[in-house]
Amino acid sequence: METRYNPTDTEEKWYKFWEEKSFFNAKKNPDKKPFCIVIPPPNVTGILHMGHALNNTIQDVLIRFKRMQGYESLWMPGTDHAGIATQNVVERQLAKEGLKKEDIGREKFLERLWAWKEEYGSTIINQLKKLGASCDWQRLRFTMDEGYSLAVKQAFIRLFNKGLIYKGNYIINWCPRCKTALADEEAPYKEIDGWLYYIRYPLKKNPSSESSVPDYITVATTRPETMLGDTALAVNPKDVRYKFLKDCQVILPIVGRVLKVIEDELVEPEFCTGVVKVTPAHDKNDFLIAKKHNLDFINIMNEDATINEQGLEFKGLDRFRAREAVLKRLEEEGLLEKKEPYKISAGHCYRCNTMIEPRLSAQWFVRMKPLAKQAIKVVEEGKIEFYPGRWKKVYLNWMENIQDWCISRQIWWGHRIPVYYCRECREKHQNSESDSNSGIIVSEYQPSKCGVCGSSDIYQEEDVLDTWFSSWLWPFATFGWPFESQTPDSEIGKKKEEFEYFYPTDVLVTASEILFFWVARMIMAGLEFIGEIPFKRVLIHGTVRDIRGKKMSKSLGNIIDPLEIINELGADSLRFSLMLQAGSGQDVYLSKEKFLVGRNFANKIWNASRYILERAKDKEKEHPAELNLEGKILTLADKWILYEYNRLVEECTSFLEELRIHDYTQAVYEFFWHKFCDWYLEISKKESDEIKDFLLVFILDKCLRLLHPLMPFITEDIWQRLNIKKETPTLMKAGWPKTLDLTINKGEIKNFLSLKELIISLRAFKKDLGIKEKVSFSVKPKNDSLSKILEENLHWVSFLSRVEISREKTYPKVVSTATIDYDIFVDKSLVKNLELHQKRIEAKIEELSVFIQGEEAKLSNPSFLREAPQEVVERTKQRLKEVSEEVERLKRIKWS
RNA sequence: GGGCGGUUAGCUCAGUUGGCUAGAGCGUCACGUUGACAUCGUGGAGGCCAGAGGUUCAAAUCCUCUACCGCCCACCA
Repeated sequence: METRYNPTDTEEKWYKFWEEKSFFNAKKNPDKKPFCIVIPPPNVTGILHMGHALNNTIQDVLIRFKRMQGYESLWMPGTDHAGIATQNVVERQLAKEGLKKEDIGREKFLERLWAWKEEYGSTIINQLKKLGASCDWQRLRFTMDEGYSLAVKQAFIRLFNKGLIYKGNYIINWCPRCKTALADEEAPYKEIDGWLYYIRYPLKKNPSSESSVPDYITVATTRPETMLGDTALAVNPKDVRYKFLKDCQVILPIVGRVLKVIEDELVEPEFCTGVVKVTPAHDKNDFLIAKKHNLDFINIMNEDATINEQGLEFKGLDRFRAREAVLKRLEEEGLLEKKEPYKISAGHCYRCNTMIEPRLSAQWFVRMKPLAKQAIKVVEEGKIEFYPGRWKKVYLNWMENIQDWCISRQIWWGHRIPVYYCRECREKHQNSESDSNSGIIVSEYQPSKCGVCGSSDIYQEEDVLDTWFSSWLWPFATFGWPFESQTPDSEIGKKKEEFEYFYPTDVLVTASEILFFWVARMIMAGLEFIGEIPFKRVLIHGTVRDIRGKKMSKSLGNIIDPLEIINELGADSLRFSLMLQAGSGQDVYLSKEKFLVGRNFANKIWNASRYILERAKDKEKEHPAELNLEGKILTLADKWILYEYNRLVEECTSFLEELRIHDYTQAVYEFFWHKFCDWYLEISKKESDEIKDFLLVFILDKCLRLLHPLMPFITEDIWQRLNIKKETPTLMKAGWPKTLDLTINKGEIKNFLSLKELIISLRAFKKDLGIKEKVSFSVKPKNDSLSKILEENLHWVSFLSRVEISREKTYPKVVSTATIDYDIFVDKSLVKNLELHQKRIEAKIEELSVFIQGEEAKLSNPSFLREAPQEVVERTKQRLKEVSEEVERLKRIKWS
């Protein structure tokens, strides 16, 4: 074995081994309990970034832990078609050829997309393999593969048939140059300089009204041209200033239309004049108000943002030209009161930077309230738990205010909405309600004839579904849902059995950003389509940030590439460093240096193992896997490490059960390095009894098991070298350690700890005194029993403290120091510097005196004695006694 | 504007039902090659637990307020 651990070859070798032997694969197994995680499917366009590394390491840790614990552990992998992102990639490709998607048409464009997916779609999957992800790759799914598409259609059809899907009008982001709808993410907000115009709307007094009203009311707007489509004015219901509006008619300037006056809480009385013009077809907020108050929607623009016939004399003008013309006309009529400079934030097309025009258009929606009802209930009742628990509140708060979900998208890459229209029926019902279902056929396949009129003039809906409409089915569609249409003994029938075995899944691991987009919707989908929650627990981890707290993103140029870390330091180092740094739900602040801790630890494991393996080399005998201590004599150190080991196993297991991965990581790190290596391994160099060889191998074996979920590669590599009886060909499937049945009394552990304390004191003392040579110190135990303990363990105590220890000789003029159970003496002539030690002792006395004062005050307080539990009072007294004794002892220290 | 968090050592964070002298890693300083490891070992320094009130025998921990920082959602006529 080399003196340094080299991950590169090791990692590749073992991953290949695992994959070839199908160790990642899981199937229905009646002898085992299932454990299942579905991966948050990464985008096919994605390349592995640090967020993926964090997210997937957590999942792999849990999956590997449960697998070792004997569960049938399934990690379901897959990728997401990521509608807009993927379409953009291919559109950009086309643009290089000077083409637009419209030039080649929908069919050819989709061919290009599939070709792209075939070539690049598995990039991220290969990167996940480098990370060590133990997914069942045979089950790899894609949100647009054949079976999955069927699931999406079925989901749509079922919701439609239940009346939970409807078509209605909605305001979308529209780029008048590209003539396409844009998602919010594609229309980033930019602040631009603009004006706030104050326009006077004339008032006409109702004949019946007695009170006097002004001639006009002033309204502020940044987009005066939209006034052509105004259908109302709105004021706050609490705003007493405008109560008179009830008694008059508001006349829309230029157009002459009479406007409704409505009251709505959304209107901010303090802002501008406190009166808002409502243009339902050209502003998102106005649209919402209009729906609430049943206002008319007047669309005044064409696709290219020129004014249409609703705009009277302005017809044909571009929106900005129209703005000037409208302002000019208002000014002429004396209706433009003033204008003020104003910063406007408005969406801009991510491609051509054209200002977005909010546009009214027909979209498909899911009614969410009925779905949310049960999804709220299961979380309230604790059937689904969030980790950390505070996310429960966030979830419930959102769910209780849920809005209908717009599921249609005007792009080509995605699941085309399974809706067909009969042209004849549509034409017949053209004038009926816009969201009526006449002429709409919802079907998995294109029908040949209209069921109502028999016409065969049928065409499919152009829009595709929002990507999340496929993702929300992920926990069951990946298993082959829907199963109903299949016979039970078919391939699909087996899939159903598997599904019933693994569903509901156990843990969902995700970042908080997609709690609403994805997690909440999966809960609703699970309950709606399966009648059962999709997962029992939701583990929400933090965001990956750079060292200064900025979100890691390509555009900021502050990313740390996980693949680079893997290449330089190994996947184990990456995984371990992330888990050590990511406190539960805490954001992770990373710099490249922070990954060194993992590399160093891997090297530590490597070298400790090297020592143990070399030590055991000449012993031919294979070690048994389990510990049999019958007839064996254990030293104090043996008992201590076994006792600590037991605690470790207990901690690791319960931390992992509670999804406290960071705590588990820390516990195993602390034990391995600072207990096993720093103490037991060192002691073992001086305690060469036969059982020691076995115990070293035994504990190493168990530590490798405990570490395996974190660092699968190095642990497998070393484990394969161990000369022990192995129950499986791979550490991946070796048993998770259980606590040992030990009878170790607390007194012995205490004796060990006091020797440990003695060693630390000797080291510090020696250093304080400026002694570098190996000299003789005299140690005087406080009682005979301690004397015996020291005698028995003298060789390693002396070795570890780097001093000779004599017990017979006490120097006449001596120095002594701070351990409770032992006094230490040294020949004064050896001392080079006493001052440092003196100072330290004095500081210690001072510190303890303050503490003593506090404890004495407590004990002289009658209410403390009366109210505090007896146990606490006793402990306080005991502590006071011990500390007082220590102070006395420190004070007795003589320097000459 | 609504909701949710955070503030503990120079930095990043533990501190789970209030009760042993508030811990760890990194960094820093000093010493050091002792039978695996300098990607190491050993020892040290470093904290009015953001501030102010309150509850309690007892508060880093519970409550209220203040200040600062952050996240999510909505909105900016």
